[in-house]
Amino acid sequence: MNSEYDFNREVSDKYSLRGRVFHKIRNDILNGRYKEHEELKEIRIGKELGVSRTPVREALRQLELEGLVQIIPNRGAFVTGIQENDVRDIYAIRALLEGLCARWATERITAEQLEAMEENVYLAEFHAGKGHMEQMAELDNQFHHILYDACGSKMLEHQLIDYHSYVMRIRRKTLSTIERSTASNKEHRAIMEAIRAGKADLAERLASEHMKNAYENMVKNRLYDIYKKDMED
Amino acid sequence: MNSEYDFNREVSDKYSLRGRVFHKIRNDILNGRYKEHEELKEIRIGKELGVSRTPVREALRQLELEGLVQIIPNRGAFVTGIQENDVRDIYAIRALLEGLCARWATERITAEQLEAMEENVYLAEFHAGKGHMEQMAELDNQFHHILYDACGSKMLEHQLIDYHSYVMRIRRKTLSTIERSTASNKEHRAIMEAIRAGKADLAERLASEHMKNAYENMVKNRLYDIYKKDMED
DNA sequence: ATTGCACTAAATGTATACAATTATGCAAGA
DNA sequence: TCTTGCATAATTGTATACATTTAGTGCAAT
Repeated sequence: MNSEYDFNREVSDKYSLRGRVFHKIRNDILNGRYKEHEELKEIRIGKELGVSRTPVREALRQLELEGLVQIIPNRGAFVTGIQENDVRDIYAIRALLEGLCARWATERITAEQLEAMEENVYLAEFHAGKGHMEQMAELDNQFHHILYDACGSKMLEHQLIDYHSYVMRIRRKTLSTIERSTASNKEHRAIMEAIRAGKADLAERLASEHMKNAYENMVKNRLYDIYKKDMED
Repeated sequence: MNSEYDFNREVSDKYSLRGRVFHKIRNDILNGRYKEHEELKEIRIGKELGVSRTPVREALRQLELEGLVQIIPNRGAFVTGIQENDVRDIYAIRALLEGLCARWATERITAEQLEAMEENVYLAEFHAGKGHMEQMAELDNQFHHILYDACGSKMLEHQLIDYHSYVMRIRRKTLSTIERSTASNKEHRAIMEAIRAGKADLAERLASEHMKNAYENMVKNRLYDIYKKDMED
C-alpha cells in the first residue's frame, strides 16, 4: 500500500515533551530572558519544566538547528552570541534572498495570500496612526512570513524563517521607533503592489532594498550596542 | 578568569560516540548506501555500530541540522528526499550566495588562500588532461570550500557548506562527464583570476553564472532522473 | 605569594528500563 | 473478496542510573 505522509510537516511538534521544552526555551531566548552566551543546563531546565534531562537534551539539539543555541561537547549548551559581523552578513544574505523570495512570490502568489498581504499592510497603517508599536512589530513579522509562504519554495522559506528568528532578538528593538516602523510599512506596501502588478524585477529590487534600509537604520541608531557591550567585558 | 573558548568550533566532534555515529550515517547517506526516504531505525544502527540508542538518536537530530535526515515524531528518521524543485531552488539560491561569497572573497582573501586556489586550478587542469574523474570531483569540492573559507564570513560559509552537502549526492554524478568537468574548471580559473585581479563585480557574476551553468548542465543531462523515478512508484 | 597536584563536585555522555505510540497480522463479518 | 476490529509486535519517547569529563577548591611544596 502506498503509505502517504506529509513530509513538509513542521519539525518540532508542540505536543511531545520535547516539543514543549523546545518552544519554551526558544521563546525565552527570543524574549531576552536568557542572555548571550548564557549556559543552559539540562538539569535546571528539566527541573523547571518538570521533565527529565532527555527531552531537554533533544530540544537543545533542535535549537542548535535554528542557530539559537550552540553546543560544545562535554561543556554544555550556550545561547548563541550575536556578533556584529554576523548581523551584517545576515542582512546582506537576506537582501539577496528576500529579493529572490519576492520575485518568486510575484510569479506564484495565490489570491488568498495576496489578500492577506493587503490586509496586513492596511492594518499596519491603522496601527501606525495610533502609535501601537506592539502590533506594528507583530504585523511586520507577519508580512514577511506571508511573503515567505507565497514564494512557493519550502527551501527558501525555511532558510528565511531561520534568519528571521536569528535576528528577531535585535529586530524587535530596531523597529521600536515609530518613524522606521512607518517607513518599513510603506516599503511593504510598495513590495505588495509590485507583486500584485506582476512586476518581478521591481518586487525583487524593493524587497532587497527593504533589507538594506532595515540594516542601515539599525546601524544608524546603533541599537545593537547593548549586545556589543556584553561581549567586551 | 576571563574564560575564553573558541565558539567557532565544529559542532560535531569526531571523538565522542555521537560524533562517530554522526559521521558514519552522514557518509552512508552521501555515498548512496541509504536511499531516499529510507527509514533509519535507532536500534538497527546502534547494533551495527555497537552503541546504544541514545547517541544514535542524537546523531540523527544533528543530521536533521544538515538537512540530510528528516524526523517525524513517533514515526522515525528518514533520509531526506531530493525533490526536483528543491534542487532547482537550491541552485538558484546558491547562484546568489556563491556570487556574494566570491565578492567578499575578492576583498578579503589571504595570500595563502589565493595560492591554494591557484594550486587547485592547476592541479585540476592536469587531471582533466589525464581523465581522472575521481580527482576532478574531489578538487571541485575543494575549490568551493576554499572559496567559502576565503569570504571571511562564518555565516555565509556555513550556509554554503550546508547546501553543498545537500546536493553533493547529485553533484557527484553531474560532474561525471569529462566535458562538464573541464568546463567547470575553466570557470573556476576565471573566478580565481577575477578575485586575484580584485574585480569584485566580475567575480560575483562569474561565480553566479558558474552555478547556473552547473544546474543547466544537470537539467540537460537529466542526471537526477534516477532519483525522480524512486519517487514515482 | 605562586605554582602544582590531588581531590571533590557538578555537569554532560551513554546505557538501559519502562511508557506511549504506531505498525502489522489475522480473524470475523459484510 | 474486501473491510473492520482487535491483539500483538515493533519502534519511538521519556526517565533514570551509571560513566566520563570538566571545573573548581584547597593544600602543600617551592
